[in-house]
Amino acid sequence: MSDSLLNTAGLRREPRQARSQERVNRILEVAQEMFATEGYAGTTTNAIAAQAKVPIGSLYQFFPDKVAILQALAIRYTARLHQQLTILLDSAEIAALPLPEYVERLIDTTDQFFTENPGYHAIFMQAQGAIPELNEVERAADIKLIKDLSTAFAQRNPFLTQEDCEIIGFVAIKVIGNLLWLSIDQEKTLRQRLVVETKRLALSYLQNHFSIHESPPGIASEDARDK
Amino acid sequence: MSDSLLNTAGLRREPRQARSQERVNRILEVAQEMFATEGYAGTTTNAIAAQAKVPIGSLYQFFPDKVAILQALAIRYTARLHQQLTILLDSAEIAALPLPEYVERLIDTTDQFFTENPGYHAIFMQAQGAIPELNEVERAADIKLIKDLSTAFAQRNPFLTQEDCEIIGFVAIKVIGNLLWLSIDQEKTLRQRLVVETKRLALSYLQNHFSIHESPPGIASEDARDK
DNA sequence: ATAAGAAAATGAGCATTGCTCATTTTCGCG
DNA sequence: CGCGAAAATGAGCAATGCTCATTTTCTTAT
Repeated sequence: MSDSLLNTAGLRREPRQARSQERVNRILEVAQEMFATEGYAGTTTNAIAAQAKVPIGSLYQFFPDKVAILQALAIRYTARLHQQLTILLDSAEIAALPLPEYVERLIDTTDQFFTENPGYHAIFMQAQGAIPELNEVERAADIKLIKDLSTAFAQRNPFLTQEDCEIIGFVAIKVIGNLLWLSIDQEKTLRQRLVVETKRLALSYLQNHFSIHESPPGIASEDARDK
Repeated sequence: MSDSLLNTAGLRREPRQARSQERVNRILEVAQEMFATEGYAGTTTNAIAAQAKVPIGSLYQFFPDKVAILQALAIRYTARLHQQLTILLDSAEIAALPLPEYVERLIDTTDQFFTENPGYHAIFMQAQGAIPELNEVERAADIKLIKDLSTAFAQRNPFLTQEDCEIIGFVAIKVIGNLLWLSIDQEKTLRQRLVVETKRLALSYLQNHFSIHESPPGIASEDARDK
């Protein structure tokens, strides 16, 4: 109906790809909103499609299944966090900072990201563990971060092997992430205290590795238990 | 049909409550097995009922819904772990141990539990975060543990307030749990190394709190960032 | 312009799942 | 043995993720 009108109007030919992109974005925005408020399981794909004004069939042309939507959101967030942290990790100026300030910066940046992106928490919280695809996204992000961190560590203590640096990086990333993650739910006072404790924890652990040169691979008393 | 035959057989009168308990146990065993192999979402309640040789209707007399089955399993495991750790925490003999050995014992016990109960990992991994009921179970277990740990801490450093002890306990529990948890998936060598690092991390954090008396509540440089 | 064929869009409906509830079976007791 | 209450049962309902036959839109040739 009203073909000629549209055609003569001149503004019919919409860029195909751009329109598709627009629809995908709408789906992601709506999904983010609904996942956060109703939960992943509580959100139906039909509802997402309806809210985004996209037919359900079209939704399934862009996304192979429901988890792919969540996965896409997770990737988007993860990339943003990585970007923030890379600014820190790649800066020579910051790499030269004393360890306490370095840790301070690292943790503040992560904390700030969590604060500014509450959706990240809401969404990742949901299907963590339950959905292999999400774990994979998290794992991939961690691997990149650990690589960056471990090279920074290698510069601070040349006695450490690359493997050492990677394990220290793994532990640091995981522990900081976990603790800041848990702090999000808490009331403001406790939350700030947890951030402080996270810094203390990370700093004492890293000092343990960096101040002692020729560091031994094992912990002190190996035979204290059953000998 | 064949009423008289059953009645005259005489062995019909089965102890009611015991039989119910037996059925509930069968359901839990089957569910544990299926959740671990097929995943929570991949396991249907009808399949659990069929496998446990219990009509679906009866299953729903014992459990209000599907998550209640998972919840019951989680509570069972959590109670076992708490029991193991309480043995340590309540022992005066062990409380008198030097900090390094104390940490060693604590972490080895937790690690051992994870190793001996792979189902715990498989099941908790699944719906973590996704299912509020499970988080509640975990939270309740943590609160009990933190209470026990923090009283032990208070004895080691009388300068710390109760609130300090609880926060230190929270951090310790969460961080140890998280790291050992992550180590489970790893191959043996890396896994052992992660356990070692967990001990190093926990020890340096706790030493930081226990060796410095009159401990300051905040970390060193509060104004190092934007001043 | 227009027709023809390719590509994209659409949404009614299918298969599956968690769960219910009308019916059946079992139990306690006079 | 009979009767009323309580427990057990499983066919089937409602809801959800996803499909695919049909329709619409776009490209190209004439």
